Amino acid sequence: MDGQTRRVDANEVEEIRQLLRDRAVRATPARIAVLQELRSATSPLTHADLAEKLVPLGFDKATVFRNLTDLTDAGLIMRTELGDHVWRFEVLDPNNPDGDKHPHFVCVECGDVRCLGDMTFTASSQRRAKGVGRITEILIKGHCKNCDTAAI
Amino acid sequence: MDGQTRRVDANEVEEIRQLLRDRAVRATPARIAVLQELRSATSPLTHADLAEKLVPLGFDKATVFRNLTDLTDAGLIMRTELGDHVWRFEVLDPNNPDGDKHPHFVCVECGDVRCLGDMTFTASSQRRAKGVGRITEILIKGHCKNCDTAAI
DNA sequence: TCCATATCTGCAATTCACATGCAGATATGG
DNA sequence: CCATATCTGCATGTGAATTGCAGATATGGA
Repeated sequence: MDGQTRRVDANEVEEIRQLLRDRAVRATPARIAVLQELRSATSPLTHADLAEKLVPLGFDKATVFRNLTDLTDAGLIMRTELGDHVWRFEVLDPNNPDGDKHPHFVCVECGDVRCLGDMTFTASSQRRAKGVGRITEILIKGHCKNCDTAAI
Repeated sequence: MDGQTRRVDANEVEEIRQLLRDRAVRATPARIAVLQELRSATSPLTHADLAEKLVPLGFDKATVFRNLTDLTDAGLIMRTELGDHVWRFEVLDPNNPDGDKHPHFVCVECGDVRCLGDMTFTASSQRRAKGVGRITEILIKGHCKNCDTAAI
């Protein structure tokens, strides 16, 4: 099918448009472009990464930035900090609303994020944590196997 | 003993001076002051925290900052990024270099940071984590007691 | 004990990621 | 197709982190 690629793209735009509507966020070209870029990325992108691609297309840096914030607030993408003072963004699984309390492992080198659904603190640690506050996110940073061996 | 406090302080300065010498870092008043502040702190301090205390004593912001970097390079203190784009520093146990990876609790509302030295994952979880990569930091985000009750 | 000098400090200015004010443009519900 | 709430582009602002440079100082050796 020679129409395959075109049809998939059209579907994707419509799908994104629907995602945005569902979250009560207007489906503007800039937002669709941002989401498309993030979807096609294999690792989290910085604002600079996105700006580099989108500014030449006529989108403004500030708009890209505001959209990243908006989309984060809307729960469509997530924002992580790897330790170099630059936010990185990646798409969130729309079926898995951010209610995922499981820990995430973030590789500070490649930015890869992995869900650690089965990790738990000891009972006493959990009690200790309750005394401190209401936990919403557990983030484990480190160097993933890939990057660590690659560094040798 | 009324001399107790004074003697302890004098000892501390000498101890710090020795630590610095051991690492081939000059023992300047600014560095000693920085280390003293970090030692007496119960949670990681930002550069701003330290500047607030040390600038009135005559030390320059830039100097404090450079010293924090120098001391980090020398392995005397560690620098962490807790997700709000601000470096935080805390003393490292000189006997246990890069050893204690205690979790940090960060309040996403007020930014308050607390060290959770006694929290640990279950044994199986730790094994699981080892399979993913080399962990360097454990971050627990949430709403601290203060903010949570204040929000009601 | 004092000196030479490698290193540090203070000050000012700069970089960089991120944020915002505002006037004009546009997506959306009716 | 229109009214308007929302978004965008442009310019400018903010605050943390960094740097250049001239003068000060800690340190090892005479």
